[in-house]
Amino acid sequence: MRIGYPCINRTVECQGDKTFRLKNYSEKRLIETVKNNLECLEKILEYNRKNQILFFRISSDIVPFASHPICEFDWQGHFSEDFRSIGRFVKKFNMRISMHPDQFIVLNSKRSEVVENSVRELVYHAEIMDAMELDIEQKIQLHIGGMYGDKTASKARFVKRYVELPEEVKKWLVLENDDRIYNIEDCLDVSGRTGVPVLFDYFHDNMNPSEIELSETFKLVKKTWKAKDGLPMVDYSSQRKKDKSKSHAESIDLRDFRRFLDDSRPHDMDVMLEIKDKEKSALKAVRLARKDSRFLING
DNA sequence: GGCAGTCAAGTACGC
DNA sequence: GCGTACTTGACTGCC
Repeated sequence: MRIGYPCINRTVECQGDKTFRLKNYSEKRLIETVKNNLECLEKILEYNRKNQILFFRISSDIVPFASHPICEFDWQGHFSEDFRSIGRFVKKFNMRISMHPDQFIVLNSKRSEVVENSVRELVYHAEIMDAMELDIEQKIQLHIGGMYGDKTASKARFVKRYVELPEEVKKWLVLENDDRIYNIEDCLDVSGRTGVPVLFDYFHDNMNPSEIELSETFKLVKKTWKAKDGLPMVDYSSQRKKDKSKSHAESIDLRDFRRFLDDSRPHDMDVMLEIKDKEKSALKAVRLARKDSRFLING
């Protein structure tokens, strides 16, 4: 079991992913931004290694506009050594990487230009993984997409589009249950028809539950991951507070996390903490998970 | 210096 | 059909 957090670290003295708008696009700016992002990523991974945080989600903005027509720059060539070096670091310390393209990626959209953009964006994500020369235990997670008033047809459309994807993209993909439309049962269904591994989101499953019992869910999900895919990845976040007061200090609820550890036993998995204070919660979770026999120590 | 509006990309939903 | 909510933070521009 590895513990991880997504994209941002506020402890490390480095600010990646600065806002970069299309209006301000220039090759010079792109190079500066990517250089900065990669330096930050290195620092974050170093911080993580020191703190036994062996799982990390890389921001999709690491190369801004990479899938946009405006970008004609050969970033893969220009930064090849930097990406390779990060990949070596990840391998050396037995770390794991994921990526999560955002809401604009809708493979089952009814609009062809949305599908085309989505595929381009997925290709870009695969290129990042390739640039780091990592194996397919690293994963790119996506949702099934929209419902369009007909879940069955929309799921079928996803299956069709997924099957048509190039193998170089497909091999990285995993499917995640969402909080409103497609629950874990839907994902397992699509997985059965495509072979795509299923990433279980514990919090989404609370909001958008299936008929399947939790212990059974862990079992079924695990079966969708083949040896080459590595351990199942799971997204975890604590129940959001119901009160309306805008308390920003959202941190991990260790009692709830302990329950999660208990609920998921004996299955081994890598856990991504989707929690506002990122690395701070990850540190707390690591402290707790260390006592669990599943927890992986690096080196 | 502070604050509100805005940012590449989508879908759901109410009117 | 159109506008807004969803959701995040930080930049941008206006005062």
